[in-house]
Amino acid sequence: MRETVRERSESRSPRPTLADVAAKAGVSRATASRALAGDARISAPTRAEVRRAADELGYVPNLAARSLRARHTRALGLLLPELSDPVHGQVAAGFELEAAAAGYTVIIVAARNDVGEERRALRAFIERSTDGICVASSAIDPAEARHRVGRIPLSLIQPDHLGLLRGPGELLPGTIQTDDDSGVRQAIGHLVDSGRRDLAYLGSGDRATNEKRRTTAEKIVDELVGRRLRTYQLGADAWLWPDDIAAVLGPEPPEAVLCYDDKTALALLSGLRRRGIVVPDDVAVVGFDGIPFAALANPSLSTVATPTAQMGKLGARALLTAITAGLAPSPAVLPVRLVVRESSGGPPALGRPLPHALAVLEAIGSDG
Amino acid sequence: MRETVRERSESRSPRPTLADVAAKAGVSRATASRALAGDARISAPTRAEVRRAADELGYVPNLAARSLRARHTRALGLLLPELSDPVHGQVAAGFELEAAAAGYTVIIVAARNDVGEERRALRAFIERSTDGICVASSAIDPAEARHRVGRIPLSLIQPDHLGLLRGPGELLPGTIQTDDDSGVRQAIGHLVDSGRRDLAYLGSGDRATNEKRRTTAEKIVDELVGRRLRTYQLGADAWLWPDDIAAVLGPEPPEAVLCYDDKTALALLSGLRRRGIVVPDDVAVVGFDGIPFAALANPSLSTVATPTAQMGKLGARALLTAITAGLAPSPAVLPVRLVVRESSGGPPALGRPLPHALAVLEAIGSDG
DNA sequence: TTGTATGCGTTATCAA
DNA sequence: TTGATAACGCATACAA
Repeated sequence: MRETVRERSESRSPRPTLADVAAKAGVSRATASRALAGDARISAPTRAEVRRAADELGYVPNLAARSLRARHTRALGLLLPELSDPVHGQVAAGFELEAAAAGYTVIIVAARNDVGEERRALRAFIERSTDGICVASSAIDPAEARHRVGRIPLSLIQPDHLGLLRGPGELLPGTIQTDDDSGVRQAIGHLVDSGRRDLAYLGSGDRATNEKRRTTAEKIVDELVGRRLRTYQLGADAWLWPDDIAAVLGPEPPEAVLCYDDKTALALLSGLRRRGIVVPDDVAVVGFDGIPFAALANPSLSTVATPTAQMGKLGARALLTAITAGLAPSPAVLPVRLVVRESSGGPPALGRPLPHALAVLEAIGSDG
Repeated sequence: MRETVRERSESRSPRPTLADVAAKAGVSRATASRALAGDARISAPTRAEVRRAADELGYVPNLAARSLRARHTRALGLLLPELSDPVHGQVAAGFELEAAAAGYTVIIVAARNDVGEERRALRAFIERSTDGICVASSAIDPAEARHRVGRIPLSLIQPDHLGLLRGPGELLPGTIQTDDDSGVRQAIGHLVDSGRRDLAYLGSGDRATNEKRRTTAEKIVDELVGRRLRTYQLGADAWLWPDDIAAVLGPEPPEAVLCYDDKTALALLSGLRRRGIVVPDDVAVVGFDGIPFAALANPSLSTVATPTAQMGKLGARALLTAITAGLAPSPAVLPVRLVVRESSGGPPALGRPLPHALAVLEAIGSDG
């Protein structure tokens, strides 16, 4: 019992430590630590005594100290462009849900698509020794990200760097993407099937994803109707000012427009309405993402639905398995599916996913 | 130089420590630490040398170790109900922006409005020694939250506990709220001014905020038109199934309905349309929150706009000043303002805030 | 201007 | 079954 005596109990307040509960329970710190950890070698009575002491003191372990020793933090870093945005909000929600379920805490930084901020975020994660890092739709070069995080498990959700565009893009470990090619193909196919030939792509922002969807659309339109795709481009925030949007289509709008995302599409719907252009009769509109508000629009918006929350979950799960199994997170390409609604000539909007939609249809039928 | 020798350099990899850069620079750890901290007492040459060594090694400080000593973490905890939700997404964005600007990292946990999860979240923040904690729209009793966090600075954004409803509610320190009373009054006033008498409130979820807005509405309607407010109540997720919504209004809808939030209002718009009820002619609709999609709806949605991002910022700033100044964060009640749009008989939707709206109006005028 | 030594709160190793 | 002690990586009081 030559252990250094700490007169902790007298100076009240600054959060009780293990030493405090040990003192209160009349045992050593080692014993207290083991008792709280549920170590089987500690006798039931002592264990109970320590637990009681801890409770009475309101003891809460200091994770900084613990992780300093343990060399892990049970914390995950999540880097994304925006927190206020239906899509990334869903990604973040899925990620956090999965992480929390596994007992992990998540540190989030929104880097506003700025490479400098993204680098700082990565550094912050490293400083805080996160056990894993997920980079969602960032502007940074994936290779650079990978290099910076060193041996920390890394997953990338829909990495958005121009470098990714070239080459067949063998899937890098931990890369989680949506099958945008298929999405664009489904959308264009649907538009063409419904008899439209004069098609357009309305881009927004300067993300690589935007460019990729556009080029894919160009290719497919050429392939399907042998015509040139009309392309228009807006700033990233253009959707907030819908009145300015319809103007970019010029005096003679195309027959159909595929938009970079649902926000843009919703804004376009609004802008077109203002100009007296009716959707889908005059022009059909299709969005991308499948945010809930697409279903609520008037006309309801056709869209390529993306499993956003699922991507977040996978981003976390990839990290988790990499951490526990010690292996590199496996890549994934998630399927997307076109949801046809009124804006491209589909049936009246229904709030529910297909299975239920039928029931609702009946309800409506019996109503009118 | 009797300091314990660490053969660190030989075992490569596991992240270089201060000892490593000290060794490489040929100085003591203390000197290295001071040099990196920019301590003026260290000579310029040594400082440069240490910096160089740190760079070459790719040294990144271990914040767990630092904060163990420093007794602060430069981390803030943010507790909110949902990450996927335009309103809380905005709050989170504002909070993170403000925190990041001050060099703080934020740990977010989405507790899905579950008191148990909220308690766990609070504990997680304490374990991680966050320098401040912000509780946004949680179900936990603010008094309990305050008790649990002990002396850690706490701010509450729109606390959502039933206990808050009773009493005049002297503002607790760190409490940031919107002036919902005024918002409801503006909305009802507008509806009454436009000649409607048969009013309704459409609630959603079982949050205290919902109940508060409803009772306020009841009071004001009674006061203004001497009539009883019709009230309807939906589940929290009802807005995702818009077709079911309009039915709750029954065969004879009211002349106007004020909704708990914009999500509900948008869904109502959709549901009414399906039943052939036209807005605002048959029934006027007003939402609450002012999410961007309200402006995009057709008809565009009138709404009581709340400064969501601003609330997040204030939540963070309150913590920051409390941390640095050591005083209790000051409370605030933020003003809200009714934005009249088409859904309650206002002019055609305009994407921009008022100042610009005029210009847009002209553009439209010259157009038609 | 720089170095030595100590402690922050834990946990794990070694002894008893 | 329990205790003494060292070490995790850093910053600082005290020396020099």
